[in-house]
Amino acid sequence: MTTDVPRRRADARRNEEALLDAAAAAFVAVGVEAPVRDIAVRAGVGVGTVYRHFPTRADLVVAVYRHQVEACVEAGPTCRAETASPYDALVRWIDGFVDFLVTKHGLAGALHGDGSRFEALHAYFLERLVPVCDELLSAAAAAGEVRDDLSGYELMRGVGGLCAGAEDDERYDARRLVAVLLAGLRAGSPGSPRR
Amino acid sequence: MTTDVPRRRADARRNEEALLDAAAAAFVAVGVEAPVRDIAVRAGVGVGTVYRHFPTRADLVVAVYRHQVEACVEAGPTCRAETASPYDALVRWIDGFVDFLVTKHGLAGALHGDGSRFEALHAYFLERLVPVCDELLSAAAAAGEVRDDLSGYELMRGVGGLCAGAEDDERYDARRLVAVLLAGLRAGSPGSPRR
DNA sequence: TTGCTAGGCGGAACAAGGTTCCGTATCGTC
DNA sequence: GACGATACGGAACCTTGTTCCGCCTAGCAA
Repeated sequence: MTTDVPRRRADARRNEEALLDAAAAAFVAVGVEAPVRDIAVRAGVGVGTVYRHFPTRADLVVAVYRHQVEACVEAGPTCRAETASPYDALVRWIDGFVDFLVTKHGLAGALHGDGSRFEALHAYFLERLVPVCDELLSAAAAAGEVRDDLSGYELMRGVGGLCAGAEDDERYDARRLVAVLLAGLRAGSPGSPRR
Repeated sequence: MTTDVPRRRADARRNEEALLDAAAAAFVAVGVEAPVRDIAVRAGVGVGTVYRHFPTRADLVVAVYRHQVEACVEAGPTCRAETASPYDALVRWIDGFVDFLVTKHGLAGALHGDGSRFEALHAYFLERLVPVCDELLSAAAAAGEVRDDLSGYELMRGVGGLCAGAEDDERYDARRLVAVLLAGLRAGSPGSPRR
Protein backbone atom coordinates (compact mmCIF):
# COMPACT_ATOMS: atom_id res chain seq x y z
CA MET A 1 0.00 0.00 0.00
CA THR A 2 1.92 3.04 -1.23
CA THR A 3 -0.93 5.49 -0.86
CA ASP A 4 1.19 8.23 0.63
CA VAL A 5 -1.70 10.67 0.43
CA PRO A 6 -3.12 10.50 3.97
CA ARG A 7 -6.50 8.94 3.21
CA ARG A 8 -9.30 11.35 4.13
CA ARG A 9 -12.22 10.39 6.22
CA ALA A 10 -15.14 8.76 4.45
CA ASP A 11 -17.60 11.50 5.37
CA ALA A 12 -15.23 14.15 4.07
CA ARG A 13 -14.98 12.48 0.69
CA ARG A 14 -18.72 11.92 0.61
CA ASN A 15 -19.41 15.56 1.39
CA GLU A 16 -17.04 16.89 -1.19
CA GLU A 17 -18.75 14.75 -3.78
CA ALA A 18 -22.17 15.93 -2.62
CA LEU A 19 -21.00 19.53 -2.75
CA LEU A 20 -19.72 19.25 -6.29
CA ASP A 21 -23.00 17.68 -7.39
CA ALA A 22 -25.07 20.23 -5.54
CA ALA A 23 -23.02 23.11 -6.89
CA ALA A 24 -23.30 21.82 -10.44
CA ALA A 25 -27.06 21.52 -10.04
CA ALA A 26 -27.31 24.97 -8.52
CA PHE A 27 -25.23 26.50 -11.30
CA VAL A 28 -27.51 24.98 -13.88
CA ALA A 29 -30.62 26.11 -12.06
CA VAL A 30 -29.64 29.56 -10.84
CA GLY A 31 -26.36 30.34 -12.56
CA VAL A 32 -22.82 30.63 -11.25
CA GLU A 33 -24.01 33.30 -8.87
CA ALA A 34 -25.85 30.74 -6.77
CA PRO A 35 -25.34 31.63 -3.08
CA VAL A 36 -23.04 29.44 -1.04
CA ARG A 37 -25.79 28.87 1.50
CA ASP A 38 -28.09 27.47 -1.14
CA ILE A 39 -25.44 25.11 -2.36
CA ALA A 40 -24.79 23.97 1.20
CA VAL A 41 -28.48 23.28 1.70
CA ARG A 42 -28.72 21.38 -1.58
CA ALA A 43 -25.83 19.25 -0.47
CA GLY A 44 -27.37 18.75 2.97
CA VAL A 45 -24.34 20.27 4.58
CA GLY A 46 -23.41 23.35 6.64
CA VAL A 47 -21.69 26.36 5.15
CA GLY A 48 -18.64 25.63 7.24
CA THR A 49 -18.23 22.38 5.38
CA VAL A 50 -18.33 24.15 2.07
CA TYR A 51 -15.49 26.39 3.15
CA ARG A 52 -13.39 23.57 4.52
CA HIS A 53 -13.48 21.82 1.16
CA PHE A 54 -13.22 24.94 -0.95
CA PRO A 55 -11.42 27.91 0.62
CA THR A 56 -13.43 30.27 -1.49
CA ARG A 57 -16.62 30.34 -3.47
CA ALA A 58 -14.56 30.71 -6.61
CA ASP A 59 -12.61 27.57 -5.82
CA LEU A 60 -15.84 25.63 -5.78
CA VAL A 61 -16.78 27.04 -9.15
CA VAL A 62 -13.37 26.13 -10.51
CA ALA A 63 -13.70 22.61 -9.21
CA VAL A 64 -17.09 22.19 -10.81
CA TYR A 65 -15.92 23.33 -14.21
CA ARG A 66 -12.42 21.93 -14.09
CA HIS A 67 -12.96 18.87 -16.21
CA GLN A 68 -14.86 20.85 -18.79
CA VAL A 69 -11.98 23.27 -19.01
CA GLU A 70 -9.63 20.36 -19.45
CA ALA A 71 -11.79 19.07 -22.26
CA CYS A 72 -11.45 22.46 -23.88
CA VAL A 73 -7.69 22.29 -23.47
CA GLU A 74 -7.58 18.93 -25.16
CA ALA A 75 -9.80 20.14 -27.96
CA GLY A 76 -7.02 22.46 -29.08
CA PRO A 77 -4.68 19.88 -30.61
CA THR A 78 -7.66 17.92 -31.85
CA CYS A 79 -9.02 20.83 -33.84
CA ARG A 80 -5.56 21.49 -35.15
CA ALA A 81 -5.14 17.90 -36.32
CA GLU A 82 -8.58 17.44 -37.83
CA THR A 83 -8.76 20.67 -39.77
CA ALA A 84 -7.01 21.66 -42.95
CA SER A 85 -6.40 25.34 -42.31
CA PRO A 86 -5.14 26.74 -39.02
CA TYR A 87 -7.76 29.46 -39.21
CA ASP A 88 -10.54 26.92 -39.39
CA ALA A 89 -9.01 25.10 -36.45
CA LEU A 90 -9.04 28.32 -34.48
CA VAL A 91 -12.64 29.04 -35.43
CA ARG A 92 -13.67 25.56 -34.46
CA TRP A 93 -11.92 25.72 -31.14
CA ILE A 94 -13.38 29.10 -30.31
CA ASP A 95 -16.76 27.70 -31.20
CA GLY A 96 -16.31 25.01 -28.58
CA PHE A 97 -15.21 27.59 -26.10
CA VAL A 98 -18.28 29.70 -26.79
CA ASP A 99 -20.41 26.58 -26.34
CA PHE A 100 -18.91 26.18 -22.95
CA LEU A 101 -19.43 29.80 -21.97
CA VAL A 102 -22.93 30.15 -23.30
CA THR A 103 -24.14 26.81 -22.02
CA LYS A 104 -23.17 27.56 -18.47
CA HIS A 105 -25.57 30.08 -17.11
CA GLY A 106 -23.65 33.28 -16.43
CA LEU A 107 -20.19 31.76 -16.58
CA ALA A 108 -18.84 34.27 -19.04
CA GLY A 109 -20.15 37.11 -16.93
CA ALA A 110 -18.63 35.69 -13.81
CA LEU A 111 -15.33 35.18 -15.56
CA HIS A 112 -15.40 38.56 -17.03
CA GLY A 113 -17.16 40.73 -14.49
CA ASP A 114 -15.29 42.90 -12.04
CA GLY A 115 -12.54 40.38 -11.67
CA SER A 116 -12.29 40.55 -7.93
CA ARG A 117 -14.95 38.03 -7.14
CA PHE A 118 -13.97 35.21 -9.39
CA GLU A 119 -10.28 35.71 -9.37
CA ALA A 120 -9.42 32.08 -8.82
CA LEU A 121 -11.72 30.96 -11.58
CA HIS A 122 -10.39 33.58 -13.90
CA ALA A 123 -6.79 32.68 -13.12
CA TYR A 124 -7.43 29.01 -13.73
CA PHE A 125 -9.09 29.62 -17.05
CA LEU A 126 -6.28 31.83 -18.19
CA GLU A 127 -3.60 29.45 -17.09
CA ARG A 128 -5.10 26.51 -18.93
CA LEU A 129 -6.78 28.00 -21.95
CA VAL A 130 -4.61 30.89 -23.02
CA PRO A 131 -1.67 28.71 -24.10
CA VAL A 132 -4.00 26.65 -26.25
CA CYS A 133 -5.47 29.72 -27.85
CA ASP A 134 -2.02 31.20 -28.35
CA GLU A 135 -0.95 28.07 -30.10
CA LEU A 136 -3.88 28.05 -32.51
CA LEU A 137 -3.67 31.75 -33.09
CA SER A 138 0.00 31.89 -33.89
CA ALA A 139 -0.31 28.90 -36.20
CA ALA A 140 -2.96 30.76 -38.14
CA ALA A 141 -0.88 33.93 -38.11
CA ALA A 142 2.18 32.02 -39.30
CA ALA A 143 0.11 30.72 -42.17
CA GLY A 144 -0.79 34.31 -43.00
CA GLU A 145 -4.46 33.62 -42.42
CA VAL A 146 -5.06 36.13 -39.66
CA ARG A 147 -3.53 39.33 -38.40
CA ASP A 148 -0.66 38.72 -36.06
CA ASP A 149 -0.91 41.62 -33.66
CA LEU A 150 -3.34 39.95 -31.30
CA SER A 151 -2.46 37.68 -28.42
CA GLY A 152 -4.37 34.58 -27.46
CA TYR A 153 -5.14 36.30 -24.22
CA GLU A 154 -6.73 39.23 -25.97
CA LEU A 155 -8.75 37.02 -28.24
CA MET A 156 -10.07 34.93 -25.39
CA ARG A 157 -10.85 37.94 -23.32
CA GLY A 158 -12.66 39.45 -26.25
CA VAL A 159 -14.68 36.34 -26.88
CA GLY A 160 -15.46 36.13 -23.18
CA GLY A 161 -16.65 39.71 -23.24
CA LEU A 162 -18.89 39.06 -26.21
CA CYS A 163 -20.45 36.10 -24.47
CA ALA A 164 -20.97 37.66 -21.06
CA GLY A 165 -24.62 37.79 -20.17
CA ALA A 166 -25.61 36.35 -23.51
CA GLU A 167 -28.11 33.86 -22.14
CA ASP A 168 -31.56 35.25 -21.34
CA ASP A 169 -31.31 37.96 -23.97
CA GLU A 170 -32.95 36.94 -27.19
CA ARG A 171 -32.03 40.21 -28.86
CA TYR A 172 -28.39 39.31 -28.70
CA ASP A 173 -26.66 36.45 -30.45
CA ALA A 174 -23.23 36.06 -28.92
CA ARG A 175 -22.25 33.47 -31.46
CA ARG A 176 -22.90 35.82 -34.31
CA LEU A 177 -20.82 38.55 -32.70
CA VAL A 178 -17.98 36.11 -32.16
CA ALA A 179 -18.22 35.19 -35.82
CA VAL A 180 -17.89 38.85 -36.74
CA LEU A 181 -14.86 39.16 -34.51
CA LEU A 182 -13.24 36.16 -36.11
CA ALA A 183 -14.02 37.53 -39.55
CA GLY A 184 -12.30 40.73 -38.50
CA LEU A 185 -9.32 38.72 -37.41
CA ARG A 186 -8.98 37.33 -40.87
CA ALA A 187 -9.73 40.61 -42.55
CA GLY A 188 -6.71 42.23 -41.01
CA SER A 189 -4.21 39.59 -42.08
CA PRO A 190 -1.35 40.80 -44.29
CA GLY A 191 -2.45 38.73 -47.24
CA SER A 192 -6.12 39.55 -47.05
CA PRO A 193 -7.66 42.04 -49.48
CA ARG A 194 -8.07 45.57 -48.09
CA ARG A 195 -10.32 48.45 -49.15
CA MET B 1 -42.10 84.46 -12.53
CA THR B 2 -43.25 81.49 -14.55
CA THR B 3 -41.15 78.93 -12.72
CA ASP B 4 -43.93 76.38 -12.49
CA VAL B 5 -41.51 73.81 -11.15
CA PRO B 6 -42.08 74.07 -7.40
CA ARG B 7 -38.70 75.46 -6.38
CA ARG B 8 -36.92 73.03 -4.12
CA ARG B 9 -35.36 73.98 -0.87
CA ALA B 10 -31.87 75.40 -0.99
CA ASP B 11 -30.35 72.62 1.09
CA ALA B 12 -31.90 70.01 -1.16
CA ARG B 13 -30.38 71.56 -4.25
CA ARG B 14 -27.06 71.97 -2.50
CA ASN B 15 -27.03 68.36 -1.41
CA GLU B 16 -27.91 67.02 -4.82
CA GLU B 17 -25.05 69.00 -6.26
CA ALA B 18 -22.69 67.76 -3.56
CA LEU B 19 -23.81 64.20 -4.20
CA LEU B 20 -23.18 64.40 -7.92
CA ASP B 21 -19.74 65.84 -7.31
CA ALA B 22 -18.92 63.28 -4.64
CA ALA B 23 -20.16 60.42 -6.79
CA ALA B 24 -18.17 61.58 -9.78
CA ALA B 25 -15.05 61.81 -7.62
CA ALA B 26 -15.71 58.39 -6.11
CA PHE B 27 -16.24 56.84 -9.52
CA VAL B 28 -12.93 58.20 -10.69
CA ALA B 29 -11.13 57.06 -7.56
CA VAL B 30 -12.73 53.69 -6.95
CA GLY B 31 -14.79 52.93 -10.03
CA VAL B 32 -18.54 52.78 -10.57
CA GLU B 33 -18.74 50.17 -7.86
CA ALA B 34 -18.04 52.73 -5.17
CA PRO B 35 -20.30 51.97 -2.18
CA VAL B 36 -23.22 54.29 -1.55
CA ARG B 37 -22.04 54.89 2.00
CA ASP B 38 -18.69 56.14 0.78
CA ILE B 39 -20.34 58.52 -1.62
CA ALA B 40 -22.61 59.78 1.14
CA VAL B 41 -19.60 60.38 3.39
CA ARG B 42 -17.73 62.17 0.62
CA ALA B 43 -20.73 64.41 0.16
CA GLY B 44 -21.03 64.97 3.90
CA VAL B 45 -24.53 63.57 3.84
CA GLY B 46 -26.48 60.61 5.23
CA VAL B 47 -27.34 57.59 3.11
CA GLY B 48 -30.99 58.46 3.41
CA THR B 49 -30.32 61.67 1.55
CA VAL B 50 -28.67 59.78 -1.27
CA TYR B 51 -31.75 57.66 -1.69
CA ARG B 52 -34.14 60.58 -1.59
CA HIS B 53 -32.36 62.22 -4.48
CA PHE B 54 -31.65 59.04 -6.39
CA PRO B 55 -34.12 56.19 -5.87
CA THR B 56 -31.41 53.68 -6.66
CA ARG B 57 -27.67 53.49 -6.80
CA ALA B 58 -27.92 53.07 -10.54
CA ASP B 59 -29.93 56.27 -10.87
CA LEU B 60 -27.07 58.14 -9.29
CA VAL B 61 -24.68 56.61 -11.77
CA VAL B 62 -26.97 57.56 -14.60
CA ALA B 63 -27.18 61.12 -13.34
CA VAL B 64 -23.43 61.39 -13.13
CA TYR B 65 -22.91 60.21 -16.68
CA ARG B 66 -26.02 61.63 -18.27
CA HIS B 67 -24.48 64.58 -20.02
CA GLN B 68 -21.69 62.46 -21.41
CA VAL B 69 -24.23 60.04 -22.78
CA GLU B 70 -26.09 62.90 -24.36
CA ALA B 71 -22.87 64.08 -25.93
CA CYS B 72 -22.51 60.61 -27.38
CA VAL B 73 -26.04 60.80 -28.74
CA GLU B 74 -25.31 64.09 -30.42
CA ALA B 75 -22.08 62.78 -31.85
CA GLY B 76 -24.09 60.40 -34.03
CA PRO B 77 -25.41 62.91 -36.57
CA THR B 78 -22.16 64.84 -36.36
CA CYS B 79 -20.07 61.86 -37.39
CA ARG B 80 -22.57 61.12 -40.12
CA ALA B 81 -22.32 64.64 -41.49
CA GLU B 82 -18.58 65.06 -41.25
CA THR B 83 -17.57 61.76 -42.77
CA ALA B 84 -17.66 60.64 -46.34
CA SER B 85 -18.53 56.99 -45.92
CA PRO B 86 -21.22 55.74 -43.53
CA TYR B 87 -18.85 53.02 -42.39
CA ASP B 88 -16.24 55.55 -41.34
CA ALA B 89 -18.94 57.49 -39.51
CA LEU B 90 -19.87 54.35 -37.64
CA VAL B 91 -16.25 53.61 -36.80
CA ARG B 92 -15.72 57.11 -35.58
CA TRP B 93 -18.82 57.11 -33.45
CA ILE B 94 -17.98 53.76 -31.91
CA ASP B 95 -14.54 55.12 -31.19
CA GLY B 96 -16.09 57.93 -29.19
CA PHE B 97 -18.28 55.46 -27.38
CA VAL B 98 -15.27 53.32 -26.51
CA ASP B 99 -13.51 56.43 -25.23
CA PHE B 100 -16.39 57.00 -22.91
CA LEU B 101 -16.51 53.41 -21.70
CA VAL B 102 -12.79 52.95 -21.25
CA THR B 103 -12.20 56.32 -19.64
CA LYS B 104 -14.70 55.70 -16.88
CA HIS B 105 -13.33 53.18 -14.47
CA GLY B 106 -15.46 50.05 -14.72
CA LEU B 107 -18.36 51.62 -16.52
CA ALA B 108 -18.42 49.06 -19.27
CA GLY B 109 -18.41 46.25 -16.78
CA ALA B 110 -21.21 47.79 -14.82
CA LEU B 111 -23.22 48.27 -17.96
CA HIS B 112 -22.50 44.84 -19.20
CA GLY B 113 -22.33 42.62 -16.15
CA ASP B 114 -25.28 40.54 -15.08
CA GLY B 115 -27.64 43.36 -15.85
CA SER B 116 -29.58 43.15 -12.64
CA ARG B 117 -27.52 45.54 -10.60
CA PHE B 118 -27.36 48.48 -12.94
CA GLU B 119 -30.70 48.10 -14.59
CA ALA B 120 -31.53 51.79 -14.72
CA LEU B 121 -28.13 52.64 -16.11
CA HIS B 122 -28.38 49.88 -18.66
CA ALA B 123 -31.87 50.92 -19.66
CA TYR B 124 -30.84 54.52 -20.06
CA PHE B 125 -27.89 53.70 -22.23
CA LEU B 126 -29.98 51.46 -24.41
CA GLU B 127 -32.75 53.95 -24.75
CA ARG B 128 -30.48 56.79 -25.79
CA LEU B 129 -27.63 55.16 -27.62
CA VAL B 130 -29.13 52.21 -29.46
CA PRO B 131 -31.20 54.35 -31.83
CA VAL B 132 -28.09 56.33 -32.76
CA CYS B 133 -26.10 53.19 -33.38
CA ASP B 134 -28.98 51.69 -35.36
CA GLU B 135 -29.06 54.75 -37.53
CA LEU B 136 -25.35 54.68 -38.31
CA LEU B 137 -25.33 50.95 -38.79
CA SER B 138 -28.21 50.79 -41.17
CA ALA B 139 -26.82 53.69 -43.18
CA ALA B 140 -23.59 51.75 -43.60
CA ALA B 141 -25.51 48.59 -44.42
CA ALA B 142 -27.63 50.42 -46.96
CA ALA B 143 -24.44 51.62 -48.61
CA GLY B 144 -23.31 48.01 -48.77
CA GLU B 145 -20.33 48.73 -46.59
CA VAL B 146 -21.12 46.33 -43.79
CA ARG B 147 -23.10 43.17 -43.24
CA ASP B 148 -26.74 43.86 -42.55
CA ASP B 149 -27.65 41.07 -40.19
CA LEU B 150 -26.56 42.83 -37.05
CA SER B 151 -28.66 45.19 -34.98
CA GLY B 152 -27.37 48.34 -33.36
CA TYR B 153 -28.21 46.76 -30.06
CA GLU B 154 -26.04 43.76 -30.79
CA LEU B 155 -23.17 45.88 -31.93
CA MET B 156 -23.28 48.10 -28.87
CA ARG B 157 -23.58 45.18 -26.57
CA GLY B 158 -20.65 43.56 -28.28
CA VAL B 159 -18.54 46.67 -28.00
CA GLY B 160 -19.57 47.02 -24.38
CA GLY B 161 -18.51 43.46 -23.78
CA LEU B 162 -15.15 44.01 -25.38
CA CYS B 163 -14.54 47.05 -23.22
CA ALA B 164 -15.68 45.61 -19.91
CA GLY B 165 -12.85 45.53 -17.43
CA ALA B 166 -10.41 46.89 -19.98
CA GLU B 167 -8.84 49.47 -17.70
CA ASP B 168 -6.16 48.15 -15.34
CA ASP B 169 -5.19 45.31 -17.69
CA GLU B 170 -2.24 46.24 -19.80
CA ARG B 171 -2.29 42.89 -21.58
CA TYR B 172 -5.59 43.76 -23.16
CA ASP B 173 -6.26 46.52 -25.62
CA ALA B 174 -10.03 46.96 -25.88
CA ARG B 175 -9.68 49.45 -28.68
CA ARG B 176 -7.81 46.97 -30.82
CA LEU B 177 -10.43 44.30 -30.25
CA VAL B 178 -13.17 46.72 -31.18
CA ALA B 179 -11.24 47.52 -34.34
CA VAL B 180 -11.15 43.81 -35.16
CA LEU B 181 -14.87 43.55 -34.58
CA LEU B 182 -15.53 46.49 -36.88
CA ALA B 183 -13.26 44.97 -39.49
CA GLY B 184 -15.30 41.82 -39.23
CA LEU B 185 -18.42 43.85 -39.74
CA ARG B 186 -17.09 45.11 -43.00
CA ALA B 187 -15.69 41.77 -44.04
CA GLY B 188 -19.11 40.19 -43.98
CA SER B 189 -20.82 42.77 -46.17
CA PRO B 190 -22.37 41.44 -49.38
CA GLY B 191 -20.12 43.43 -51.64
CA SER B 192 -16.89 42.73 -49.80
CA PRO B 193 -14.35 40.37 -51.25
CA ARG B 194 -14.48 36.85 -49.81
CA ARG B 195 -11.88 34.09 -49.73
C1' DT C 1 -38.82 88.88 14.52
C1' DT C 2 -41.12 85.05 15.55
C1' DG C 3 -43.74 80.72 14.58
C1' DC C 4 -45.30 77.23 11.82
C1' DT C 5 -44.93 73.38 8.82
C1' DA C 6 -43.87 70.84 4.72
C1' DG C 7 -40.11 69.08 2.97
C1' DG C 8 -35.58 67.36 3.89
C1' DC C 9 -32.06 65.09 6.79
C1' DG C 10 -29.33 61.43 9.25
C1' DG C 11 -28.36 57.13 10.36
C1' DA C 12 -30.16 52.99 12.69
C1' DA C 13 -32.09 48.89 10.98
C1' DC C 14 -33.05 45.27 7.55
C1' DA C 15 -31.84 41.97 3.79
C1' DA C 16 -28.63 39.23 1.30
C1' DG C 17 -24.26 37.61 0.24
C1' DG C 18 -19.43 35.85 1.47
C1' DT C 19 -16.49 34.25 5.12
C1' DT C 20 -14.85 32.90 9.90
C1' DC C 21 -14.94 30.51 14.21
C1' DC C 22 -15.56 27.20 17.54
C1' DG C 23 -18.17 23.84 20.30
C1' DT C 24 -19.76 19.35 19.07
C1' DA C 25 -20.05 15.01 16.57
C1' DT C 26 -17.96 11.39 14.07
C1' DC C 27 -14.52 8.38 12.01
C1' DG C 28 -11.02 5.20 12.32
C1' DT C 29 -7.61 3.13 14.99
C1' DC C 30 -5.72 0.80 19.10
C1' DG D 1 -14.87 0.17 23.88
C1' DA D 2 -12.02 4.31 24.27
C1' DC D 3 -9.68 8.10 22.46
C1' DG D 4 -7.62 11.53 19.47
C1' DA D 5 -7.63 13.59 15.10
C1' DT D 6 -10.62 15.13 11.78
C1' DA D 7 -14.79 17.05 10.06
C1' DC D 8 -19.25 19.10 10.81
C1' DG D 9 -22.92 22.73 11.55
C1' DG D 10 -24.49 26.97 11.87
C1' DA D 11 -24.33 31.16 14.61
C1' DA D 12 -21.92 35.31 14.05
C1' DC D 13 -19.42 38.84 11.47
C1' DC D 14 -18.47 41.89 7.56
C1' DT D 15 -19.83 44.44 3.53
C1' DT D 16 -23.32 46.42 0.42
C1' DG D 17 -27.80 48.04 -1.15
C1' DT D 18 -32.10 49.79 0.56
C1' DT D 19 -35.92 51.32 3.77
C1' DC D 20 -37.88 53.75 7.56
C1' DC D 21 -38.84 57.12 10.80
C1' DG D 22 -38.05 60.62 14.33
C1' DC D 23 -35.89 65.03 14.24
C1' DC D 24 -34.57 69.36 12.03
C1' DT D 25 -34.76 73.52 9.38
C1' DA D 26 -35.54 76.56 5.33
C1' DG D 27 -38.74 79.53 3.81
C1' DC D 28 -42.96 81.77 4.23
C1' DA D 29 -46.57 84.50 6.69
C1' DA D 30 -47.99 87.34 10.25
